[in-house]
Amino acid sequence: MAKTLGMSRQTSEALLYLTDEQLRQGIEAMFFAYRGFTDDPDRILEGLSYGRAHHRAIHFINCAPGTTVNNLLGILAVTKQSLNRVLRGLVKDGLVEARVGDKDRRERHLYLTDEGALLEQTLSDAQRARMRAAFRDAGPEAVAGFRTVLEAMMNDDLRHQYQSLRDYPL
Amino acid sequence: MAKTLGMSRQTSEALLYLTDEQLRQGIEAMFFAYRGFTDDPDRILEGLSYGRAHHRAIHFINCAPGTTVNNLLGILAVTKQSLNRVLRGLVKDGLVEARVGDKDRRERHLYLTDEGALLEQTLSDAQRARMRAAFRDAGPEAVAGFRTVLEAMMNDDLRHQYQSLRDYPL
DNA sequence: TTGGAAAGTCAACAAGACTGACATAAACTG
DNA sequence: CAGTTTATGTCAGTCTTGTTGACTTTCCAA
Repeated sequence: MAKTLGMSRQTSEALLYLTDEQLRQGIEAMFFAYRGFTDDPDRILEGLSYGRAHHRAIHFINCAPGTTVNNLLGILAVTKQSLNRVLRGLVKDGLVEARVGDKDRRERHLYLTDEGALLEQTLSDAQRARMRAAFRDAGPEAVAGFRTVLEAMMNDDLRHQYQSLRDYPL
Repeated sequence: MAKTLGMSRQTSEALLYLTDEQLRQGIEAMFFAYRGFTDDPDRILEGLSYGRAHHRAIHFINCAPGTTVNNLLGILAVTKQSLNRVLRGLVKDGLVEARVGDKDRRERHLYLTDEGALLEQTLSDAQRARMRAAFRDAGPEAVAGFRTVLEAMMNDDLRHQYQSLRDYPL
């Protein structure tokens, strides 16, 4: 292969993990693993007339209580109309409470009700159980690498939002 | 916290990466990274009246040329009606060819046409570019860990399919 | 105070999943 | 050879979740 001409043996060895074949395996691993990742919550949601979109909303409301619809929109990267349908159902069923903002009365601040928090627990218990098993099997070094690669794969704006999740004012 | 009573200092330190907070961060990393993962191909597909479903079909046909419809069904884990709609479009547009099987003439063996292979290249180039950048930034050890954790997260049957992809008889 | 921007809601539509029923052809089996 | 199973394709209908467009309410600034 002509393209290896001029590369030192060390260089080509060091870059072995960047071959197209390696990348393809990474892509497929991502595809199959994401299915495993969503499987358990999906199964729980199945009988409840809710879907993955509801799970996502509940997850991030739980994680940043009092968040506004607009903020959630940024995190989930869907249109406000799409999110609104989901929220409407959750509010109607008493899983989410939408309080009108004190300072800005256009805003709705979102909170899980007790019932909502219960469902969140159920869903995230299932998802965490699989993640915990995977983490335990893989060991701490692998987990660190997993996180490093995933963060490098995010869009810059997404990474920013991901990192700021923990800073949300409560 | 009472639950740490009786645990040696070493044990609790060794398991620090399994805390609920760590798991939650893993879950969110997975969510945001998967968005980055699908973003580039999605954008390319946008103007072409194809969607992510077409991308997946094209990817796996490229990767296992001559695969049957049934085999693809197992990999993608969708119904035949769903896959059929996608394949019909791809065949009609001349991106995929469905040849009647030699041994078993009930089977259709799927191949990309030149045009199909071209689109596949375009899509996977975009997806690989991001993966390559992430792998390069993260380094080989992190990549190994990434793969280890993802494989541990798959369902058993999925992992089996994932690992057998490379063994598909051509 | 009025006009624009921002937050949220309602309605209609599209993609892509699903189920169920059925058709056809080929392979297999007794 | 008759009957069954398998592989595939198709039609019709539903569900979830995304989209755009049009609208209200509220806030803010010229």
